[in-house]
Amino acid sequence: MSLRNLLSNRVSQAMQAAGIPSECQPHVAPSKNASFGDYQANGAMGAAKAMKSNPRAIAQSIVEHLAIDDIADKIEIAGPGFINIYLRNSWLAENTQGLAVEQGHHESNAQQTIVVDYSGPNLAKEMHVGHLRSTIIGDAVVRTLEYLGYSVVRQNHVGDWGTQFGMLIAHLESEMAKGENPTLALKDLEVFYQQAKVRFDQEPDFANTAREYVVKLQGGDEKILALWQQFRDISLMHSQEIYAHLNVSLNESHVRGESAYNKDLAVLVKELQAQKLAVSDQGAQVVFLQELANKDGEPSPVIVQKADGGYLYATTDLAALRYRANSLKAQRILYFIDARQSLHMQQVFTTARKAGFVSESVSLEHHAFGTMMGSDGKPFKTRTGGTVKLAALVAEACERALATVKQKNPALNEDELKDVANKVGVGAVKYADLCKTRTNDYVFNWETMLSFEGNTGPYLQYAYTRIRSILRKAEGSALSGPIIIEAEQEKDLAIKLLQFNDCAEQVAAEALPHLMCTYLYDLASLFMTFYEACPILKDGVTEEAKNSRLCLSVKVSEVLKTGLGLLGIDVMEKM
RNA sequence: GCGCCCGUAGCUCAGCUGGAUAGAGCAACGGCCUUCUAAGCCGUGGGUCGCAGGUUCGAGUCCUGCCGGGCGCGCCA
Repeated sequence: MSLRNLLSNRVSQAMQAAGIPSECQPHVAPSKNASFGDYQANGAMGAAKAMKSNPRAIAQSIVEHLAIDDIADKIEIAGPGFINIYLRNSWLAENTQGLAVEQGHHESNAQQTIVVDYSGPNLAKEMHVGHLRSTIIGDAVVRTLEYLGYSVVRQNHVGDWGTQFGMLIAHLESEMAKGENPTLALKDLEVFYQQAKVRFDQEPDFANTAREYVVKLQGGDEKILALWQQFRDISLMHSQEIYAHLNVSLNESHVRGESAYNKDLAVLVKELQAQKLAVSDQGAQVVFLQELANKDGEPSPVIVQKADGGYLYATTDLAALRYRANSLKAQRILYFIDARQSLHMQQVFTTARKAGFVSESVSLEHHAFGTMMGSDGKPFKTRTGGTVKLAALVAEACERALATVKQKNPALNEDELKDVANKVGVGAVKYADLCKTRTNDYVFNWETMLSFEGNTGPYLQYAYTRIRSILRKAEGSALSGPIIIEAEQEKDLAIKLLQFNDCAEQVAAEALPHLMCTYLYDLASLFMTFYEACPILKDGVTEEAKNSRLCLSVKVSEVLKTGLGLLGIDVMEKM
């Protein structure tokens, strides 16, 4: 039970007992200002409006029916009808001590299957910054959902099908004919793609072979399929290397690419036609959606089959959606895809619902995100205007981190240094992305993310190592408390700790990892304040205070580690 | 033209589903290291929340209209 839910329930019960209609919400939230208590319930005003009554009288009535003495030691009514709740230190101490965040909870959530579609790189090319946000944000949400106990199915909808593969495997074949090792030939996918493209544009024979191979590939020709498989395997290996380096939880078993739906497409279009949803228009098969019509009443067209018989990504996405709902039995399907595809996603969702591919009870959610911008306010590119490869980005982050860490802490040996630099570099890149509101564009800046100051990944990692350092020094002391809360800083810290589950639940419900970032930064800041104000191992601290503060520190370290873990960011003992 | 997203301190961003006096970080300025890691802490200055109306006890948040920016809108993915 989360703190907010607990208080909400108590206030709801009081509202019910006070005869307030059940549709009125308690509106319990942490108070912004310390003079308004720790939590406030603002439901009295809304209830007063609904009941056409006096809000202060309603608040008074709620307070009279409120059974909360165990949790709170003071309740007051203020302003037009705010109910301010002051939490009891002894209750906070006891519950903080019992806080267990390292194992998941909510067994009942396991019954709900949630499919998450994220990353989805195009296997024809190397992964670039355009794939970063989907990969990182999706992974953070996936980890949070799993932490809360949901049955999560990852789906990496890779681009492993389409006309460009004819060109690529034709080029691969000729390279292999020259005795080239395929793994070596595909060492740099970007270069390989360029070479194939040049030949396609300049050599008519090659272009013909490429087109022929597309047809053969789709026709299931064994020799061509084998070549395609080889290309696909090597390209997937490249992606997997990036995932490993970025500490992303995706592996080969999560890959279900466009090719997996190839055989479903013709059937799917036939079904849409049979339902009279897809109709012939200028030679193409089109679904017209009145639901998404413009002001003039013109329906929104979705092409599911081209005039030449080929299929499009809407068709594949529909097939994937049906697979996820029917075969994977998803109750929620989350898509982490660029905001520019909002219309497309809406079209796919609407079509799928109309065609009965998914029932109304399944929640279809497109969690869009903005573009990564350079400091010039334009999409992030290299100095020469090229696409920034993900591998290069991660490498540079770790290099920059290495230089800084080396300078900050010369005491680390080579192995420690390398490990710390990797975790700091990767953490910095991920945190910088995750801490911004998902829906907005965001400005990429090396200095900001690696400045090691303020709301950054390294600051949080540092906060963790600092606590770990204290705990090492306290070896032999009791780390189990009991926790005693006296100082204001201890109380603030305890309340924050007890809000961790609220935060995780909100991240899971709204797919907004930046809420976790804000939470962890607040927690780390509160710890630093506590650390300055409340000595732990210094002379003159009583044994009781020392044990209590050590226990509090242990809890903070556990929450930081778990919370950063949900973001896909590692911590370390020293830095 | 239509649709979606955005506009908050000099810069980068929060603002918890309408709540009390709009908050952080960076940058600027002033304090705190023989000190549990100063990658830190404490403090100061900095705002017509794009503009104008509306809804109500109460609006950065909801509605309408403008201004400004980004993106999308039938055979690419």
